[in-house]
Formats: sequence, structure tokens, C-alpha cells
Amino acid sequence: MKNIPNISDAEWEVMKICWLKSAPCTANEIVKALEESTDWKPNTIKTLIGRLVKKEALGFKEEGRVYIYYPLVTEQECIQAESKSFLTRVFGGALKPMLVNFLKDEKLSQDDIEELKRLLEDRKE
Amino acid sequence: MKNIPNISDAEWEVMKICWLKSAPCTANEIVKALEESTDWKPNTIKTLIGRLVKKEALGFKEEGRVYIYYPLVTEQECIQAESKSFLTRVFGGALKPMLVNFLKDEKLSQDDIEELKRLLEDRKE
DNA sequence: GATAGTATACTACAACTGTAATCGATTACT
DNA sequence: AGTAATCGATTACAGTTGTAGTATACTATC
Repeated sequence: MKNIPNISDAEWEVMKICWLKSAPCTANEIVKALEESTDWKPNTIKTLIGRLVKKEALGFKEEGRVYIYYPLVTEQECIQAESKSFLTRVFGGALKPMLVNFLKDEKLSQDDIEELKRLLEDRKE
Repeated sequence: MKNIPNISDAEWEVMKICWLKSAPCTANEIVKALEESTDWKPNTIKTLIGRLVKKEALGFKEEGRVYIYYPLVTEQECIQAESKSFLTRVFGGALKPMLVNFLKDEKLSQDDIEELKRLLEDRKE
């Protein structure tokens, strides 16, 4: 399998934009989107895009005068990779203790709990 | 509440040793322990310890000629902090999607599933 | 007391990150 | 044609991290 590059916190925000929009987007579209959720300067965002290209997390095509960018890695792949690294670091790779920890979280609603339970039900053969 | 310092991957390994041993331990004890699980040079480990002291994740007392180190933050606190940052970055802070993601993991045994289900049961009022 | 062994402290250095400013090329407007 | 606006490329710069080497101070030994 393809190996997923490390994506930093700030870079992750850029990727999220690109994943959200199904179509490839220009640097400016990314900048616009991020100016709503962050207070990063356009140059900062350009830098992040550049780094993601270098890491091969984003690809681009020249379209006339501008570049249009598109993800080279899927959100699922990245989530899996990040999750694994988190799990390894914090829980020594042990899935269950991690889940136990989170299932205790206050913020789960009764509905959430129901849904999660159903999910577990389905896993039983 | 006290604010938890950022602890890097490598530093986390050092903290795990300190949390494991309930008693405060010397640099050498930490080095010994880590030489079994990693191939870091003693100096590397000393550096990590030093950084953790500077971040106030570890404290120390001089005990004759050597220092003995002890955690200033609990494992629980750090796990919570890391978990939160992971959740925010990767899942935009949404707990349920994260759990859904992990509950689908292949590596859960039937027993695990049972236990997790019981945990959820207990949460229902 | 000179020397060899330790312990901690200081220094090193490149890669990655967050955060941007500036440069150079091109285009659009006047 | 000259000038301003725009886009991507290059450069900047400090803080963190991984990974250690070197220096310094103290102690134990010969």
C-alpha cells in the first residue's frame, strides 16, 4: 500500500478543505475557505499548500494561469494512518483500552450510545 | 486545571516508563528500561529527560550524587489531552464518528465487543 | 594527588512546523 | 507601453523534535 505522508495540524486543515470539495480547487478557493475558519494570512496558506504538494499529499494541474489542486491521498487513508499513530503512541497500540477510555466520555448522548451499541451488535456473528 | 505540556512521541516513551514504575527513578533506571524497548543511545534519553523536566512534565530531586525523577503530570491527564487533540484534528472534535471508525476495526475480538457493549449498557439510564 | 569513571549540563544539527514577507513572472488595465 | 494586481516560488526565522557528541564537575580508586 501507498505510504501516507505525515500531515501536520495546520496542513490537515488544508486537506480537509480539499477533501470536502469533491472537485479540484485553486489556491484561492482554499484560501477563501480557510479565511473563514482561521485567521491565517494567504501566504501562510500558500506555504501549507506548497508543503503538501512536496509531500505528495496534494497534486496539481496548471489550468491556464493558475494551479488547481486535488488530494493524492484519501481522507480515509489519512484518518487510518493518524489513528494508528495515535493509538500506538498513547495506548501502546491497544485498541480496547482506547475505546474504553472514550466510551466513558461525558459528551456521548443517549442516542449516540444507542447507535454505537447497534454497531457492536452488528459485529457479533 | 493545570495545563498539560505537549509531549512528543519519543518523550512519551520516557513518560511511560516513569508512570509504570510507581516510585521515582534515576536517569539510569530510565535508560536501562528504554534500552530494552528502543535502540536509543543513553545521551538521547538524557536529552529527552531534560526536555521533559523543562516542560515540567517531570520533576526531580537531587539524591546525593544523582537525580531522581518523578512525573508531574498523570498518565490520565496526558491521555486526555492527547486524545482531545487527536479528536479535534482528525475528527473535527466529533466523538461519535471517531468511535464509529474504531469500532469497525478488525482487531476487536468477540470478547472485546462484549465488554464494550456492557460498558455502553451501563451508561444507559 | 592524579586518573578514570559517572552524572548532569551544554552544544549540535538537520528536518519539520507555524507563520509569514518578498521576489519574479505574467496578466490586466489605463 | 507603463503600471498595478495576481499567482506561484523562494526565502525567513524561531520553536520543536529526533538523535546524539562534548564539556564540566564530582567521586572513587590507585
